[in-house]
Amino acid sequence: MQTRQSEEALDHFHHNMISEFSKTLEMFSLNTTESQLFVILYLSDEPMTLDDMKNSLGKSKTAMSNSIRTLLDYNLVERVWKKGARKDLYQAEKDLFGQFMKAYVNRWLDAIDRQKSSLKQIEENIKSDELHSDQQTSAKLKEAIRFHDALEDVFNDINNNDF
Amino acid sequence: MQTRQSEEALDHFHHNMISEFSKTLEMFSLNTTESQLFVILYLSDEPMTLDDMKNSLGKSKTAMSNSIRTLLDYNLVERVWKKGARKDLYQAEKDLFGQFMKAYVNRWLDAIDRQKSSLKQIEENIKSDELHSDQQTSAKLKEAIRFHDALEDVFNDINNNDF
DNA sequence: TATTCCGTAAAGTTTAAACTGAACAAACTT
DNA sequence: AAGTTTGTTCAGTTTAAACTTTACGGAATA
Repeated sequence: MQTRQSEEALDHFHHNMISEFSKTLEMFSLNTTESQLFVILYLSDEPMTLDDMKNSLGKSKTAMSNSIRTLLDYNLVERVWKKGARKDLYQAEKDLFGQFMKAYVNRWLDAIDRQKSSLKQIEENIKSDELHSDQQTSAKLKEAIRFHDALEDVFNDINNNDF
Repeated sequence: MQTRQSEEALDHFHHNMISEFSKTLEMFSLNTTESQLFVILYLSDEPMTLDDMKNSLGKSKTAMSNSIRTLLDYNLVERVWKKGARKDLYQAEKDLFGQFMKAYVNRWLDAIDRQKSSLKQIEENIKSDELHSDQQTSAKLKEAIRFHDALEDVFNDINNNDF
C-alpha cells in the first residue's frame, strides 16, 4: 500500500519530466512522439523493447517502430544486445548533450551545404546568360550565399568550441 | 520581344532563388509561405503591399496577412510608410543574417528558460516529497537541467561572438 | 453622410502529418 | 516442418496545419 502509493507518485514525477523535457527536445526538430520516446528511454535504467515503449506511451507499436528508427538515424538512441533476448532492446545514448548537438549541427550543415550549392548554381546560370546580366539579382544572390557562409561559420563554431 | 523574353528569364531566376533560399529559411522554424514571402520581399527593390505579395505567391490575401504578421513578430520584416499610400507597405529587414540569428536565438533562449524553470519546479517537488526521495530520478533531473544550462551557453555564445 | 477600400476575423475546406490495425516476411521455437 | 514471435510494410483513418472565401469594422474618399 505504501509502496503502491510511492510508485504512483514516482510515475507522476516521471510523467511531468516527460511532458516538460520533451518540449525542449522538440526544438531539435523531433516530433512529439520521438521526443517523448527519447525521454522515456532516458529515464529508464534498463534498455526497453518496442512493447515496453508502447505501454509507456500508450501508442501503437508501429508508431514506436517509426519513431525509434528516426532516433537511431540521429544517433540519439542505440540498439543493445542481451543474451537470449528475442526482442530488440534500445537505450538512450549516454552523452545526452553531445549527441543532440551533433545531430542538430550536422542537420544544419548538411542543409546549408545543399542550398548553398543550389544558389551557386543559379549564380552560374545568370552569369552565362548573356541576354541580361541583372546586377540587382546578382547582388542579392551574392548576399544570400554570404548568408549561408555565415551560417556555416556559426554551426562550425558550435562544433569546435562547445562539446 | 527581347525585353519580354528577358523578363521571363529573370522571373525564372527569381523563381529558383525563392525555391532554394526559402528552404534554408524554413530551418529557422518558418513555414513554407513565411519563408517564400520573406525571399520575395528580400528580392524586391520596392516595398510591397499585401496584394503585390498575393500576386507574387498566388495565394490568398489572408494567407499573406497572417504570414506577414509572424514575420513582423520575428522582426524579419518591417512596415514602411509612404506618402499618400493607403495600403500597408512591407519590406525585408536589411541586416539579413543578424535579424534571423537574433530571432532564432531568442526563440531558443525563451524556450530553454521556460522548460528549465519547469524542471527545477519538479526537482523542488521531489525534494519536498518525503515519502520517497528517489535518487535515480533526481539524478536524471539534475542532468536534464545541466543539459538546459549547456544549451543556454551555446546560444548565448552565438549572441556574443557571431554578430 | 454615404460609399469605397483595406486589413483582419470567422467559418469552412483542403492538404499533409501522425497514428492505428491488419497483413506479411523473417527469425526463432518446438 | 508447423507454429510462434517480432519488426515492418501497407492501407485506411484521425487529427492538426494551411489555406480560401465570405463577412465585417475602421479609415479614407467623395
